[in-house]
Amino acid sequence: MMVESASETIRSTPSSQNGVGSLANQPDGGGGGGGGGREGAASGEPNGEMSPVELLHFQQQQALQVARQFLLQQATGLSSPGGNDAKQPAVQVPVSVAMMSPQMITPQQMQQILSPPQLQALLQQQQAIMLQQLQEYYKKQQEQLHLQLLTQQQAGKQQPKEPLGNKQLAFQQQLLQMQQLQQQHLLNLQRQGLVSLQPGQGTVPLQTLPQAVCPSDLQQLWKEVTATQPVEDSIKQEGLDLTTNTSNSTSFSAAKVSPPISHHSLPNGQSAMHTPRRDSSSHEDNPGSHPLYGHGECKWPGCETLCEDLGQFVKHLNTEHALDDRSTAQCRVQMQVVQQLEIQLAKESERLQAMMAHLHMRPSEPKPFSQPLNLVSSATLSKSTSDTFPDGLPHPPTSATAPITPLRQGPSVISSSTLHNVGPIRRRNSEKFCTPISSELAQNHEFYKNADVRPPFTYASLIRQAILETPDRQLTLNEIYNWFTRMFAYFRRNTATWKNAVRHNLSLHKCFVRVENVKGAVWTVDEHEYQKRRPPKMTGSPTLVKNMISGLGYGALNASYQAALAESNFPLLNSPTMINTSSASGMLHVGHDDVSSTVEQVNSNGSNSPRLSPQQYSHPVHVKEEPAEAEDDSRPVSLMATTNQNVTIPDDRDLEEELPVEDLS
DNA sequence: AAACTTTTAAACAGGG
DNA sequence: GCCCTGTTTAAAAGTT
Repeated sequence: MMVESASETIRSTPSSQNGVGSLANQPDGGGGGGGGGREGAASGEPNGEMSPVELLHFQQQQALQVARQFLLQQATGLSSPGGNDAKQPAVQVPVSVAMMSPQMITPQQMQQILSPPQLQALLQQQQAIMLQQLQEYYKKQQEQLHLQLLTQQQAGKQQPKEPLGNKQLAFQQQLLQMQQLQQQHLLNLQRQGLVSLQPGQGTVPLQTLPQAVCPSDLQQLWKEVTATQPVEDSIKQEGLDLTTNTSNSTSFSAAKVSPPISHHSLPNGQSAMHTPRRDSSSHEDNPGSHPLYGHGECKWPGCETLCEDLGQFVKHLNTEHALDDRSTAQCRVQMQVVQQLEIQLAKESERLQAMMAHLHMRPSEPKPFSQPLNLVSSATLSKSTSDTFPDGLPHPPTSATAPITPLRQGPSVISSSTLHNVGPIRRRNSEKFCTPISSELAQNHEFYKNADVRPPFTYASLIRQAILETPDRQLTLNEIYNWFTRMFAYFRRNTATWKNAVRHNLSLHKCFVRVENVKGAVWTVDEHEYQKRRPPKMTGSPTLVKNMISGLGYGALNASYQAALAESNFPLLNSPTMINTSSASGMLHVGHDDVSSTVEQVNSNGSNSPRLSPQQYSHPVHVKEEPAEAEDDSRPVSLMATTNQNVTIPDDRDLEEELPVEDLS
């Protein structure tokens, strides 16, 4: 007999999450309603005999008029979404003006002429164009590379394999770097505020504007955008050293993000913020310099204010980048950037390894990237603090904070955790409202499996997931353990701790039902109970995005971030590998689905053995690896070993089944 | 600020 | 006695 002494904890329906939705990357307080400019529109034609001054004036007037038109268009476009796509030529005029006006009219003049909103609109228009052009440029580059690759492949068929492999890899590398570059730029732009474009506003001009930028403009633009990061340089300098399987492809982030564990004691990921961006990192290491100061200018994202010396810079830093909403928002964005890069790094490293293994370049190491990633995670189970991810972000962006956070820092593992400790935040966020655990897991299966990163889910949801993944929807305790260790590198350590937590959760939550079996006891999930404990209330995407931004941890970030980006109508997202179009839109779906229906909840339909939503749990069949009966015998161990090394095969299947969305291949 | 949730730690008991 | 499983309690931290 068994006494099911269920500790009836109060299960009052939790309060609803209201969508606050203060988008972090909205660096600007908005506000500013300024009166509209009332200057008389220019009339008349430019005379051939215009003086330079007159010409300038005329151009100003024209720009002004155009700007006004644009604003008008935008106003109407915003109010009538349908009209977005059909824009008259009037909008197209601004393009050229928008692109050239800066040269004809000084920014100051523009500022005087235009009201803030107008300026902003114009700016956005320009940015949109820039983005589009960049995208074009990237596309072409990639096509070229692909072409080259193809050519090489064909040529290679008639040639010995050795050189071919190298060339292929080289091109792959190039491609990869290309994509990373692209993403980097994207992020950079975002960081500098471009992304703060209102979705509506951003799209309108974007879709309607012709591509009127000449290549040279583009190059210039490119330069400007890239000026803040070393990517190109590092690519050139490091060449294609395929022997260092870990860092080459992503050297720009890997090299700089991973080792500096030591200075991650900096708050808010600030160090991470600058490190990957500058080729001047060598300077920054100098004592007496400031990580955000280099080349005589402030390297705060989007700032670039010139400062003569460090003192002045510090002053500038304290005044311009003090702790306020804007700085915080920028920090957030930067964090995302870093996180995204880290995740990307993990994926790309893995891919690289697979490629090299395939090409017999060298014996594949189990998990090459776990090292750099450790930084992300190695937060060992040093207790609650360690695992959290920067979410709530920074407390004070003062360097004093970071060290404080570790409240009960467990053993050693110093810094790595501090990086994440930035904000003592829980990890359940993403699970709660954003990505459903299953899709999150599906998408980042590999990641969690190999990276020592704590999954952003509660024990309860993980346990449930484990159980639901099996055909019979039931697992013994030991099998649950095994699932944890199999699925998450993170749970291969500190077993006593998390196992205790698992047991605790099993006992504590009513949703887990212990069923006496012939062989012992198994645990099942009472979906109804499970759903009861989570409020179905979901607000719209603002909340989603917000939560993504704040709550996204580790892998979740990937999906979430992409979704967020997609939401902001980012054209560059169409990059093939990073986020292919379908996946980008897919992400959106994922997100929205979650919001509206919370896939997990759908499963709770009354029927007894619900076949669960196909999208979600169709795959358990494949999870055969887990012999529902052979308990703790020999199996688990070998399984683990297997999965750890051949990380690829089974997972891909899972992935394919789980989601149409895949960003990892 | 209070209530609630989650995590972690730990004590304890029963069974093999 | 040891280990595993399972239940409880408590405290801390984070969320709503």
